[in-house]
Amino acid sequence: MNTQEYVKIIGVNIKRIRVEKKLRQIDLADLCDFDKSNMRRIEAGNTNLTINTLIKVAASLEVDPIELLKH
Amino acid sequence: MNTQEYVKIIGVNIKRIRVEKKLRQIDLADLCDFDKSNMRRIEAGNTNLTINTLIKVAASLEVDPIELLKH
DNA sequence: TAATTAGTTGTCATGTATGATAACCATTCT
DNA sequence: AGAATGGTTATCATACATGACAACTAATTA
Repeated sequence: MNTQEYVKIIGVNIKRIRVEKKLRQIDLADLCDFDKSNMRRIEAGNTNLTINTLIKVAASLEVDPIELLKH
Repeated sequence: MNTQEYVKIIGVNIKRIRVEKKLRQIDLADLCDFDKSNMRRIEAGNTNLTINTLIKVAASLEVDPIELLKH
């Protein structure tokens, strides 16, 4: 799997869990201390996110970062 | 766990698997198409690596990227 | 219709990951 | 001692993730 496919999967995972937790993009963005436009780019898989970003999102969603990589 | 701790764990995982596979840092760097100084920084946990980097290293080590996040 | 809500898109600045190169240290050979 | 090997460290340039902000669409509701 290449990077583009992988970041798309991560984005889908983030969105799925976010919706399960009944959070809006902006809520999650705030929890992560991100701008909402950045949050959107991440969910859309349009950015080659860093481990730091991955960890912040996972922490805000209260899941292990590994959960966000599952495919 | 914070980002610094996490990237250190990732570095340790990479080094462990690399040594198991009897590769030198420079071999892995070449496989990843990285400079060896970059490879070193990653193994030392001195860089907030991107998903792209994580995937390239995992592919070169022939493991799932998730393996590199385990702790 | 107008207002609100949630998300989308675009642009710019800044910080930092990475590429590239070079010099260095420690160990192990002959 | 000198050479080779594997790893370490420093520095600079470039590309890109992210922060910040603004304007937009689509859907819903009063």
